Amino acid sequence: MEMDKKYNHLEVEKGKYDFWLQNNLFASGDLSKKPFTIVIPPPNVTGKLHLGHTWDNTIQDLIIRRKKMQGYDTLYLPGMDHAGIATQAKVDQKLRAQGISRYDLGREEYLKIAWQWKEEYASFIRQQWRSMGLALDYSKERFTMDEGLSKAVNKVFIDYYNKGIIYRGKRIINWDIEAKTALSNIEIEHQDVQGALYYITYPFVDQEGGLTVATTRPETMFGDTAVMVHPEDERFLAIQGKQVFIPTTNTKITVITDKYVDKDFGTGIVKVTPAHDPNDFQVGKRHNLEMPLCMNEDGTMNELAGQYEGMERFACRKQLVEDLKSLGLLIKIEPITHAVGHSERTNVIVEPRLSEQWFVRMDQLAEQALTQNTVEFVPDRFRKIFVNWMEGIEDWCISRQLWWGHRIPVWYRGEEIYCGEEAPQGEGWKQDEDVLDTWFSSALWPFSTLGWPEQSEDFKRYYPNDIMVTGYDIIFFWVARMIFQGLEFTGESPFKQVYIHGLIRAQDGRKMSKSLGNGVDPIDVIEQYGADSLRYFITTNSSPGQDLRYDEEKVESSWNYINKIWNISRYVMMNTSELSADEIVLDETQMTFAEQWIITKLNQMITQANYFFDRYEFGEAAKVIYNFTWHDFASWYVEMAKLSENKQTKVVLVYALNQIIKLLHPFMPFVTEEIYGKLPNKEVSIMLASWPEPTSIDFPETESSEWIFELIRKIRTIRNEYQVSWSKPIDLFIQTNQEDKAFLLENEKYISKFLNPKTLEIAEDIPAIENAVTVILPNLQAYIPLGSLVDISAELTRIQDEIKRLEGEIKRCENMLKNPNFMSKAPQEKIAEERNKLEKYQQNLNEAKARLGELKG
RNA sequence: GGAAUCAUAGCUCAGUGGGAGAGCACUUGCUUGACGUGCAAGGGGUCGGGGGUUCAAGUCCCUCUGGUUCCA
Repeated sequence: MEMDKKYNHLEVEKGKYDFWLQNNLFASGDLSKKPFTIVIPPPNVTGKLHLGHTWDNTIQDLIIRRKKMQGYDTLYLPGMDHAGIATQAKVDQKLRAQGISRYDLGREEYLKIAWQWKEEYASFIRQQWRSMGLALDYSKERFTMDEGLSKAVNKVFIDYYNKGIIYRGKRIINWDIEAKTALSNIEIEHQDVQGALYYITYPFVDQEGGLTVATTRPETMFGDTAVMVHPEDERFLAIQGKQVFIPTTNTKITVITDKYVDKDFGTGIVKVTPAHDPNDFQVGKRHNLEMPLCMNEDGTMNELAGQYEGMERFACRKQLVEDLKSLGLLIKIEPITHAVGHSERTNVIVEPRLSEQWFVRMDQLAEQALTQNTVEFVPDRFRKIFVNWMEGIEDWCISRQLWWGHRIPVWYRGEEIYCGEEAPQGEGWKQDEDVLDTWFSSALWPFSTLGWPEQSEDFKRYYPNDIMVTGYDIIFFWVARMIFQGLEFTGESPFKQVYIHGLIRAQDGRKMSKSLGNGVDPIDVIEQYGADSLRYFITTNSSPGQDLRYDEEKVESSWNYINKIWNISRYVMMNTSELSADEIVLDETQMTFAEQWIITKLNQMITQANYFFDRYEFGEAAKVIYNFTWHDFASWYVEMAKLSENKQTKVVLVYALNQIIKLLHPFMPFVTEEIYGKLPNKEVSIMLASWPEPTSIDFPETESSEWIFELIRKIRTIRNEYQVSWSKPIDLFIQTNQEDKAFLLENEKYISKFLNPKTLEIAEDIPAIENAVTVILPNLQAYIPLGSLVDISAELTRIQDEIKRLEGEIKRCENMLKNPNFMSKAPQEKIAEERNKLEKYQQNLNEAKARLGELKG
């Protein structure tokens, strides 16, 4: 079959995905095999996939494709997440551009538009999965708001409600003034901000002067219901119980005492704003204070702020500070840097706000997760991060003031409250307006996608999942929650292992982000270099758990590697086209040294690669395959094979190449499918081929003949040093013992091919040669007479340097072997290894010294 | 404040207790019948500093310095 001279990724990748789909190769369900399951971490249905997804998904696909070839019934289950806030923000934005708000449409109409949006992006995402070559079983595709998954969500909510694990309460939550919804603690990002500590005087009600408090948020003073000092703070004993005015208002509040106060912070007097601060809320509860809100949901001030009503909170702060200054109530402003919570979604500063929300009580669930979890973290260190977080976990705020999502299955009628999937009998029941946190449904993903709560065949067969693959950034958001939900509802951990990878960064090491505009679109990379190059780059350039910098040069070098494989294949096919699949049978009786050696190397490489694959060390696995392919196979074996007309040589060429592309298939599915199809193979697709294992045919003794490569390399070095161009033949005399002479004579053709000699003499005894450069190996000396080119003094130096090096090595070996501790404690193999080395060095040294004597004499 | 992680060639990074590795960059030579996106050969390292464990440490432990990240 003809192959282009150059690898063309566009040609190669075209049509392959359809070929796999048409042959139903992604389908799970072969009941005769052992199941192996990965569910895809569902991407947000808002927006395109980025390189982070490419990394995550490629690892999953790599594991799945290898497992399939190893004979498992693999299920790689696709799906997407409705992504409440993110999607709603996008849909709102689209509507705003048309001049409509969601309130104009009403909930029902709005949701229709949101579903349309979802369909549009879902098809875009599926297109990206195609481009990446993911072996997804589309017959099992799920969406978090599917009927079945919604049923799972309702069941979990209702069960928890009935057990008292879910409750409704008035608490301080993190309020996003832009999205106008509550957020959970982990949706808040703390950023260091340059702020200020304002020292403000609250005037006494019944005497001159006032108290000075320090605050970073002066505008919340309109929600103050007390001023507070430490009960034992001697400075303030006299003012306990006094009344002060909230500045600019006629509101009177009292000085209370509480041990919570830090005497050393600010002035030692603090304001108490129970509705706008979590600590003050606790104080408020202890002291039965009123808890008025002084802001609206959009972050503007309400009527409590008096003249500032309607102002945005920070505009209010600015004006208020100005006014306090002119009233003489502002003592000073002290600049400070402090961590301020920002919404992960909208990046606005979140407002702590008293609000009635739904929560999941975490104490029991966390305890269960800590004691019963069986998930193995890879790498293990991420288990500590999980445990750490679980140990300090707080109740989970799960209600969101959105429309897009799973509506809370709770109905109200007056004071009555009912939790259930359907409204209860009778008139006047109204469903809760809010929806659930998106992660509430994502947490069920490993089992809800398989039909749970039904005891479906899929659930019984594919649950627990075998491995979950995800980034360390969502261990808390997702992995931890899947674990405690899985344990609670299915009685077991949702997957056996979780493989945690890092984050992909821009070339300069910074995070890729929209605001920096340094994101890289995987589709662009795929067009330029092909999905195979991108996949290879992304899975082989970092170690487990470490971040990865995107580096176009490395994608390019991946492309070059594939081009190399392409050209090796091209050569093999040009020379083996007459072979049929049935003829690819290894026959050790027909193998010469070259075949024996490469088969042995291949076996070693397969063993090592499998070792690394099993440990998810894909970079290391790829490295051993790369080194074998490029160096052992292409540079040595293929070159040696060019001299052979034997059929077995051709068989070995095809056999080894086939093993290489099978090992590489999980990394680069497209090009390996293409090559597999051109080689004499029986299966329709490489996906149906069996995964490589070492052969029983093996020749470990060939390793002791590898000195022939060293000999060739050393003589090539001489050619280089003396600038004897390759096309110019050299004379070559090799003196060695009987055994090695026989081996060299047998393999003389390789010496000729690789060294281009004019005369070649191999003998046990070579008469002295004038003006020759010498190459020394144990039991062997090679002379290259270069006549006038030879610089005797340079040659002397070269040999003296070699002697120095050998003496150093010998000393190192001897020191080890002389050390009684080494001899008694080191393993026998290591001792034998050092003895062998010592012997080799000594032989080399003797020969080098002899040659030196000759040259001097 | 607590925790994790990183520090190895000019750059980006691998590295399994037993002689320091890759890609790119650099130097020299090469139309060798698969590949110049290639071939052949080469230069380049106190493995951040200091202690310890071990017969043996880039690798394990402690500590210091510097960077990144997460949690509070």
